[in-house]
Amino acid sequence: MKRVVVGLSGGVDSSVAAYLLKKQGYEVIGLFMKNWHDDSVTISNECPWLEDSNDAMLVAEKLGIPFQVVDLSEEYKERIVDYMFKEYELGRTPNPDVLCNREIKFDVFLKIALELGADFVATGHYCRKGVINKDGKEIYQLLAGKDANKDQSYFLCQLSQEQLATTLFPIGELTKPEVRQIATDLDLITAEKKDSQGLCFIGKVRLPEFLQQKLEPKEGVIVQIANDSEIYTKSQIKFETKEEELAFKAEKYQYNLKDGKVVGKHQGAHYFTKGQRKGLAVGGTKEPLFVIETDVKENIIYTGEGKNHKGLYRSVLFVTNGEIHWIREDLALANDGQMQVKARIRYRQSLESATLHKVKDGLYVEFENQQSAITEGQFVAWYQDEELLGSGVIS
RNA sequence: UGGCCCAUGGUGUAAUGGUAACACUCCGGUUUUUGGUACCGUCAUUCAAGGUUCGAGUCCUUGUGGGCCAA
Repeated sequence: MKRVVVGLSGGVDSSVAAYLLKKQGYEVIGLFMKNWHDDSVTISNECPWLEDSNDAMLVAEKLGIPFQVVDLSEEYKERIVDYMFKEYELGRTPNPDVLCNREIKFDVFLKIALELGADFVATGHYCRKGVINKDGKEIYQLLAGKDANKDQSYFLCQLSQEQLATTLFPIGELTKPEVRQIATDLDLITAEKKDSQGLCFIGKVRLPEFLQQKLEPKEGVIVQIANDSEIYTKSQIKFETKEEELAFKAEKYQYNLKDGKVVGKHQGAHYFTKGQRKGLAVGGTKEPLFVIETDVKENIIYTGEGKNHKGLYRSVLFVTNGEIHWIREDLALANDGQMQVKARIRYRQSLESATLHKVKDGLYVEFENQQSAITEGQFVAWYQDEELLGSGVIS
């Protein structure tokens, strides 16, 4: 009998995942990860992890599976929280939950599971694993969850073949309502529990307050750039090569204090991210102001009026060689290689047609349509049909 | 110092003498396993003092604050 360690979060998805594995004949062990216990930074309910671990235990009891709690908060702090501070300090916008999957759930946690003699780990993610045979070798695929509305493949875009090899996604073929129905039929305590939100394990936080643990407030100015600024009308030169064109289109707009007018003050450019509207506290405009660039060196936030402001849009982004990740290593592009894909630059965004262009120093992702608020530090993930082929950090 | 103009929520503006409104901001909520976005909702306004009028943001007087022209 194959042994599976399932990460029970205290939510409905992992509860049902555990049940399905048991029904399929696996020997199932439930393991709850405690990764954060500083409640002072979360909004609302005081002690979420205690309630969650209790629910997880009750579910394990009901299903008749062994249950344990592991404390990975040290690793979580080192690999996720510190990374967050570092990225924000650099003026980039990290995605901690993508890292959490790569570094905690499918690394630290997975290794613990294997030490417990497990053949697989399983989670309650809405995605699926496929296996294909190529040249006599098994290759694993990361496929979107069948519930298009809940598909969480994006958050797993940094997983490797090795990690996928020992992973199961039991609820990937189900929709959320189906999962809830199963939980209800089984009378599981988590059946009606609200979906988790905010930072995985930490929960909803007020970001500026959270970041103030490490990043000091520093007053600076907010500058508004006109939509008809000459910055956007730079004559499009004739490009000698495709790569020149891509480099030109991928380049960020360079703003200067004198390119716009000062419209307000802020308490630290590193608390803001591109595309952000709330928190600027500048009123009196016809349309809302959006952040189009943050300069943490000069501590200036550049904004544009309206969601169609030119400063928000670009069609090409770049990923450096060190930050290109192929789940399908066998499909990795060689230099000068190209590939038609569908891509997204944030969770739950609809997939957009794009072309990958591999060059010497990295990878260009050229979108057919302009994208709003392409943000450094976030992940771009590329797909073909339902399969997530690879991903990278936007630079 | 003479002459002219302006003053409405936190901000920008609207309101033939007849219930003070719209947008943005803030705050709250919904959606969302990141940040962000999107959606919904609440709070909040006539510079001050007099006067005319059944009734004044609107008309008159004075004051205060700001802008412009003249010198």
